[in-house]
Order: sequence, then C-alpha cells, then structure tokens
Amino acid sequence: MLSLLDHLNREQLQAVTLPNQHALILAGAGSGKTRVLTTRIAWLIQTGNASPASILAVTFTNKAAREMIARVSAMLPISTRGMWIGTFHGLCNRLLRAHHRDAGLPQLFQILDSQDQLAMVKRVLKRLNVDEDRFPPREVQWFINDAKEEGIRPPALAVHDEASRRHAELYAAYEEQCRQEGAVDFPELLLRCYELLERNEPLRAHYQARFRHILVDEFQDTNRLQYRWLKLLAGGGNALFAVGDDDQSIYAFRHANVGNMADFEREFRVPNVIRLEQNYRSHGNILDAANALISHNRKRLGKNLWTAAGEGDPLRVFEAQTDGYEASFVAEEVQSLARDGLARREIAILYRSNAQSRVIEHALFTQGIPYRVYGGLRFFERQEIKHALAYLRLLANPDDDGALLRVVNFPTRGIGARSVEALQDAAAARGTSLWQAVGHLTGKAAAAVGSFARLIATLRESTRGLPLAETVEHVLHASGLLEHYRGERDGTDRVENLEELVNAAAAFTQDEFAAAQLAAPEGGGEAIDPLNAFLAHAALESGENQAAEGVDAVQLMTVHAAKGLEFQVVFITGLEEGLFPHEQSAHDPDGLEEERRLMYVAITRARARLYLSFAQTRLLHGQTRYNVASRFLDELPAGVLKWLTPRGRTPLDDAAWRAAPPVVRPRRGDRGAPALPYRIGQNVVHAKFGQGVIVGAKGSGADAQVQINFGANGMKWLQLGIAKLEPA
DNA sequence: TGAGGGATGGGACCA
DNA sequence: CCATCCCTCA
Repeated sequence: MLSLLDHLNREQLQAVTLPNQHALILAGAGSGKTRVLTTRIAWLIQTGNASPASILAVTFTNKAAREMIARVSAMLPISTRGMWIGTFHGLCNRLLRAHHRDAGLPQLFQILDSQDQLAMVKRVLKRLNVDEDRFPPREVQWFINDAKEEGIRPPALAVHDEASRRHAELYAAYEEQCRQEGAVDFPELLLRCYELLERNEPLRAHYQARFRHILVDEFQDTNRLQYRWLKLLAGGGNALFAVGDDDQSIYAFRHANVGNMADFEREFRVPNVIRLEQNYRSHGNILDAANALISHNRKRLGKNLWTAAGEGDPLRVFEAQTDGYEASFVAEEVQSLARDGLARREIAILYRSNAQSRVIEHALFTQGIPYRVYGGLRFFERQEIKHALAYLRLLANPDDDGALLRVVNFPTRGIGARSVEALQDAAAARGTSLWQAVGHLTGKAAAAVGSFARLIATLRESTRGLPLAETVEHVLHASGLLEHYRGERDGTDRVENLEELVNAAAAFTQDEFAAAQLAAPEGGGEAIDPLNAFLAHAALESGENQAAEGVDAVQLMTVHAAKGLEFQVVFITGLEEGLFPHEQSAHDPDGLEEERRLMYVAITRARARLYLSFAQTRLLHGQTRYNVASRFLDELPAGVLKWLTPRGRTPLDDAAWRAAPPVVRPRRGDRGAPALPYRIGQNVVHAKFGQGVIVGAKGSGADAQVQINFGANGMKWLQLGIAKLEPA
C-alpha cells in the first residue's frame, strides 16, 4: 500500500512494520540497516502510529545523525523538526541546556573535549602538588572517565588502598574545578543527564511520556551508562528499537559493551529479534570469506550473510618481501584499476594502525596517484583553532580558566610562568577564577596580565552584538593570532584554517538545523546566543577532516575508520601476526575475537574486489621486524582465494640472504669461520611449533639461542643445540 | 621567553 | 623511525 515499503525484503519489512514493542534487529554488514531504521521512522509517522515529537533516534556520530535526518526527510513530506535525532552526547547536551538549573549547571556550561579535559586534570594535579610520576595525568583522566561511565561519583568509589583513596580525592578535586569553571566533559554530559532523569521524577515522566519510540543505531557500541540512559527513557512502556551487529563490535577499548545486546534481550524480554542476513553489498566470495572468518569466534549471537549476487572475483592475496614492495604493489594495482576507468574514490587502502600509512603514501606519491588520508587531527582539534576558540570562550565566559591559561601568553606577550603562577596563587587564595584574580596582582605580573585582561575586556565590548562570523574575524585579528601565524614559516596552513573558522561560523549561523536545535530548548528555557551555541557545536562536532573535496583520490584509513563505509575495491594491507591481529591482543581470547571482528569489518567493506596483502619484513619503530602471515589468512576458505604470489612464505632471495645477519656471529679471531646455517629472516620448521621465521639471536657456540616467530603458535626462544630445526 | 637537545615511548575511536 | 615531552641554555 505504501511506496515506502517497496523493495524491502521479508525481514526488513517485518522489522519496519513491527508493532510498538521492543525489538532487537541483528543487522549484518551491508544488510540495509540504515534503510530499516529510517524507513521505520517514516512508516511510524506515515501510518499515524507516531507523531514526529514522539521519536527519539540516537546515533554515535554526527555523520550518522545527519544521514538519518536526510533520509527520513527524503521519505516524508513533513519536516523532521519535531523529532529528536542526534548523538548520545548531542541529545544530552540539549537536555542539559534546557534543564540546566535542575541539572545543577550554569546555562552556558562549556564542553571540554579530551584535550581540554587532560589539561584540566593536569592543572588540578599541579595545584594539589601531586607527583605526576606516581599519578600520570592520562591515567587519572582514564580513571575519572571510567568511573563516570560506570555511573560512580567520588563518594561512592570503593577505596581499598592508598592509590585508590588518592584517585578518589583527585576525582573529587577535578569535579570541583569543573563546577567552578562551569565545565562539562564528554562522559559528564551523559552521566549528568542520566542523573537528572533518574532523580527528577516529573522530568523523567515528561520525557517518557513524550518519546514513545526510541531507536538506536550501532547498539553494539553502547557502553554501560548509555544502556542505562536508554533504559531510563524507555521506561513507562516505550518501545526501544535497537539495531546492531555483534560481529562488528570493535570498540571494546573505549568501553563499548557488546553484552548490552544480550542484556537488552533478556531484561526487556524483547519479543522481536529479527536477523537481517541478506547482504546487498558484496559478491559471494567476499561474503564466504567473511562468514568463514567470523565463524572462528565463539562469543556470537549468530548470523550468516548471503547474497543473491554472483560469486564474483576471488580474493587476491599478495605476499611481499618487504613493506615497501607491498606498498608498490598496491600502488601499481590502483594505477591499473584507475586506468580501467574505476574512480579512485571507489578504492580504499586499509591498515590496522596509522603508522603503516607512511610507506603506502610514499608509494602512491612516487607514482603520482592522488590520495587522501583519513584520521589524524580534526578541524576543531587543531591547535590554532583551539587557540581561537579559547579567545571566543573568554568572550562568552571570562571565568573559563582553561581558556585563559591557553591564550594568556599566546601569541607571546611577555607573561611568563612566574606571572601565571602569581595569578593562580591569587585566585586560589580567594577561591575565585583567574579572571577575577587579575585585579589582585601586584608588581610586574600586574602590568603584563593587566594588559591581557584589558585586551579581553575591549574585545568583549567591541564584539557585542556583532554577527558571529564578524566576531570571530575580529577576534582573530585583535588577538594577534593571524599575525602570529602569518609570521611563522610553516604557518600558511594554520592561517587558512583560521580563515576557514570564519567560514564555519558563517555557515553555522545559517544552518537551520543547528539553529533550530539550539535556539528553542525544550521547556521554554532561555535561548542561547549564537556564540555559545557555536562553541557547543565546536566541542560536539569535532569537524570532519578538511573539506578537500573535488579531487578524485584513493582513500587511506584504518580499519576502524572504515566501519560503515563501502568501496568497489578494498585493499587490506599488513596482514601479519603481531600487526593484525595486533600483538597486544593476540594473547587473550577476547582480544583476539575483537581483532577478528575488525578483520570481518574490513572484509565486508568491499563490494566487488578485495585484495589481501602482507610483507615478510617491515620497518616498524625504526627496526626491521620479521613477520609471518596473519592467522586470519588461514581462516579463509582456500577456494575463494587467488594467490598472486607462490603460496606460502617464499624463502629469502640471494640478495636478502647475504644482507641478513647470521644468527651466530663468528667470534673475534675466528677469521674465515664458515657461515652458520641460520640467518635472521630465514624460514624454519619445528617439529612441534611448525613453520616460523627467525627474528633474533643471542649467545654463541653451544649456548646460542634463536628467537622464532611461529605466528599463531607464538614467539619462542629456542636453544640452537637442542631444538630440532629444519631450514624450510 | 622560547629555541633546540635529549630522552622516551609507540593501537584503534567518537562525542 | 617518528612524534612528543621535558629540560636546559642563550
């Protein structure tokens, strides 16, 4: 009856048209997950099952939220205005702004990103004279975030020894500092929002009555606190529609808890569990490989992808002697694919860790192939942007100590550590912000800091009432930031970024979505002025990488960054034991399963063609490492693979043999001693451990030992005189 | 104050 | 090897 539902398969249709009950949709890679989610929303509204205002849809990334809004808008004749669609953090921010008094926050609270948070932790540690060797700031930060994600405040912490007592104190001191500065970090957004809803019964009832339909994307990535937050909102008979894929859970390291899927099913007595297993993305061979690989994991809810498309090309496997050769191979393939007419943007080169990109970039650059690297610093995380934002934060709230400290002497204006310390002492003595302590300074510090304070005061005055973009522009000039970077030898990029910030401000003002989201908070709270809205936007939206659109470029990124994307052709590089699976995960079973899911994600990115490659030797951290092929290659069905190089590890060629150091060096005086049979890099076979490669040696004569990488069977030190080794 | 030397350590990510 | 941090010295 409805064109909305055309072309959905049986399971998709079933999911989209479920009654108003909890549902868990196990959506395999490429199974039309986003389509189901967005069509569900459109269907609920179109059929009158739900009003726009009763919809709450949660994602993890701004990109996913934007895509959801765009697709829902395209399906419905009405505006998406009334719906709440956003990230966990964005939605919590919205709730907290609207009810800041109930939440115990100033209306203009500042959001700290992890950099800001770390700086804040450092400041607290310094003030309390904490030994940073015993309590490294990063660890303290980690501890605080960990506690918050478990929903634990300092008084509730379990204190069992001196260290944990100290941690609890530091956490409390950090919280106090945040309160004083009106600052809120990322986990705090969630926890504060959770506590608000939990304690404030009328408010909770209000939102429970409103959001009859709660939809969650990437449910496998939720942490414990997010799960509890959802549980709270879903109380009172609301329907929680969770979409996720346990096989694509790759964020355990940032506290994602896959167990939430099973917990959800059990605790909510979910009546509807639907599996979407038909894949619309990849050819059969690629899916067969993915299915076979993931079947090695024990902890799964269980799913098997299939496709109506043909089996397509086999997976091409390439073994290189060095990482350099591997990179050239990839570059040459890319070149030839492009010559055959494939758009370069349809080609992705994936790797496990960022350090691997360098060799590949070099090879692409040498062959003149345009490429684009994802990851690295985002726009709003760049130092010049953070500096500019710090000035803007001071305009919005001069009591923002973090912002003040960041730019009080940047660009340098003769305010040294001495003056800053005097200011901090003055503030501590009176229990005020740094800004308020400026007037109480004496001597040299008073003059220098005083001139900075006047600069800020003047800026506040002169930008009052100006449009946002003009405010930003004015600040860039008056602060001396632009001038400073213009004078720097490599400052052109930074100057361009600063100019881009003006554009971003202008675009933000016009952006209807952002304006609507922030100008009219629920419950009739005061509207937030554009500057504060922009600052919140900058903190929550770290800014997609530079907008260098236009050039058709090959895409380079980590496997993590590739999640959710798809390409015509995918290269998975560095398939070596120790690298992928990463050595720090290879030892524990859970870690290994996560690595395998990561490989699963990588494989399922490819539509038509997939290359798998690895190198025998790789320059990592400045030294050559000798690796064996990843066990993941062995876990793929031989029938779908096509080896481009002879199957199995090729022995060292003559040149490599001569270059490789002998395992046991002749002792001094042993001139002309015959070369011993083993060399670093050589392949050997051991009766028990199987195939391996010699990666190190020590000792001499009868005591000589060799270190051998047996891949999945581990790294072993063996006594040359005893172990039964055969050259392979 | 800030440039430059030496030690250090190195997985992945989004808000 | 490289980036980052801390510390020294001009």
